[in-house]
Amino acid sequence: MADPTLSDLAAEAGVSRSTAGRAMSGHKSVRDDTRRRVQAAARRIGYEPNRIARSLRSRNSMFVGIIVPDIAHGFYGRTVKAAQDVLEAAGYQILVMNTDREPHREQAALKTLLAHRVDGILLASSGGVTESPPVPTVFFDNLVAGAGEGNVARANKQGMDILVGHLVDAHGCERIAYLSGPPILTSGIERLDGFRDAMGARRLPVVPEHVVFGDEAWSPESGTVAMRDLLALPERPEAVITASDTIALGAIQAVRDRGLAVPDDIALVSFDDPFFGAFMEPQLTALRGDERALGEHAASLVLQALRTGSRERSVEVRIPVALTVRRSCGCASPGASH
Amino acid sequence: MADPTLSDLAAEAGVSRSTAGRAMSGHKSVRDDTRRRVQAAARRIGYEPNRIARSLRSRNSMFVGIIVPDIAHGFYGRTVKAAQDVLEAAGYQILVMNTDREPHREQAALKTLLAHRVDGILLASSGGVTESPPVPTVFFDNLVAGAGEGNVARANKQGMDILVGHLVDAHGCERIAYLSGPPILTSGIERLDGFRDAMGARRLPVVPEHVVFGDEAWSPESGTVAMRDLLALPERPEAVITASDTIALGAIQAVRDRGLAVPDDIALVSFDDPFFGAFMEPQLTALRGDERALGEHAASLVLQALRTGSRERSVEVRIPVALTVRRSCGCASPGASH
DNA sequence: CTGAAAGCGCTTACAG
DNA sequence: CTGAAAGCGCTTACAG
Repeated sequence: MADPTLSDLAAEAGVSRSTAGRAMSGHKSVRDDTRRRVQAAARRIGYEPNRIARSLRSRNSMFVGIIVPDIAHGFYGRTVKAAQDVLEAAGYQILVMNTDREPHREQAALKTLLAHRVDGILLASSGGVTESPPVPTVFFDNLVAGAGEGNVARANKQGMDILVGHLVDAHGCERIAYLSGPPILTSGIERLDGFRDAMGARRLPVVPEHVVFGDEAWSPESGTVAMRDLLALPERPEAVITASDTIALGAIQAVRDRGLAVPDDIALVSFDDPFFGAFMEPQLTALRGDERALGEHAASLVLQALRTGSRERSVEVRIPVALTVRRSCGCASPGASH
Repeated sequence: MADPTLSDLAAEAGVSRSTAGRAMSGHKSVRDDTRRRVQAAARRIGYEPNRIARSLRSRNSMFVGIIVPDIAHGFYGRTVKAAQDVLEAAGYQILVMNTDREPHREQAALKTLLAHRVDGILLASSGGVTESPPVPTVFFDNLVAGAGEGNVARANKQGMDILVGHLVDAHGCERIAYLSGPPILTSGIERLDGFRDAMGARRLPVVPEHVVFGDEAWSPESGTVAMRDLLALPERPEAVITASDTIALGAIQAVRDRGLAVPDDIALVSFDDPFFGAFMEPQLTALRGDERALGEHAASLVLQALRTGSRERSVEVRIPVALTVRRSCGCASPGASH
């Protein structure tokens, strides 16, 4: 019971294999009634073109590889899904590889994808790949300056400015702390720089002890530890900005554990708005990142490189972020957008 | 600059293409020094076997397709990742398709996977596929009784018994409500049945108005609506069980919106323990599902079917669930396990 | 518009 | 243990 092949289809339709093949692949020079006859035959015998054979012969795998730290992580899950929607609509399938943030696994993933002859790559690097792979590549989230056909990330610096701005303008905060991710990859570096710039622009000092670093996974647990350190300081900050929603989760718990409350004793705003931001206590004031736009944009850039075939200089795209004001910053009620 | 092929490798190593191929694919009958010579040559010219050609010729795509409602959803993301780890270790790659719970998209996904000649399938059905596909298939999460080579799901009924049991035994509850998912697929049906059985076994009545149904996505919003309805009842329940963590999120908010508190005014326990369960307010008492075990088990079952080649009768595997006791049930402190 | 033929890059009996 | 040869199921110039 092997799958029917083009030969079977040709026999059933009473045409040559060439014509049968052309009819199935949407080639222009096939008479309309011939095409219909072939398609009817295909339906009759349940013919489905073998994508593997097609790939081998046409030298297009129609696969795009995607490398992320962790597909089970909300941000990457949503980004990948958005990219997948765009790529599938263009006839591509995706091959997703997880690296768990280990550079050597990132290199292994790249090798696997190349063995599968992917036509292009979307890469949220953890530092394992530092130069352009031999196929069109778009870096996203963590960027490799000038590499690949494109770089897509959220507007990290601008985002930090919005967060600092809200705390200062709406709440009159001056002593603002920052719970940072490790400043190793661009997302971590840009947010830290953005925090410093935003503070400096407002003539506010960045107290060294008020910048605390979490772990590589930006985990809730590291947020708890960091916030605990912060609260142990003699001079407690009025507000804290967390570099991610996960860090915020841990930080809020540390505040509660200390018998204090957000936002009454300390205000908190976060980069990244989790899907449950409106269901937390207190509801989280946070920056929406629009992962869908990010994934779609990254996918569009590879598609463009695939279509034009030109390996042009890398373009850099920034996805804007917007503040969702809720309760954790000290605002009275949810609703208003910055 | 096309990739080097087996011919290039053979020339570089000074052997025939047959021997070069055998040396690369780990065939036994190749002299050790020959193999080493070929491997050295491969490294020199950067030869990487073309998986597409290999698949076409050997008639094994080495792909396993995975169909889920939504890869960006925590449960499916973690399950898929666990399955992927097992499958990759066995030399397979995965092809993940999302259906967004639409039956026609599930059918389209299956068709796409078959066109790619996947060797096996892992399927968390939303009802689009009701019989065994033409390749080894393991159903998971939502089952299709007796179909495929395997069925893997959490112990839904047992889980409901644990939840009801805790509310009754530890907290003396009698009027217990249930915020259900739609009882369409096995996960929803089994949990509802499990709730009824658990109540009946304890001689507790199931008040019809105390069973409220959420939407197909088991969304937080539907949890809010359901809980609001519940709280509007003249006879308010002492405790509520939610069919999922997402429903719990919405339900807790509805309680707060009403000016009441969990667990003081109404206790709440949940099926599904989200990664932030310990960071919520109140901390959630919930059933851990061990998605890793689920995904690994499902993957192992397809691998087994792939290895033996026998399409035997379907086996059914249940992944045990365990209660994580925190605060939302009314217990004083986190820690103890049921 | 259609057909005969070559070939994508491998694997795998078949001989030796 | 190694090589020559066939062939997996398509696509795609090349003729007509």
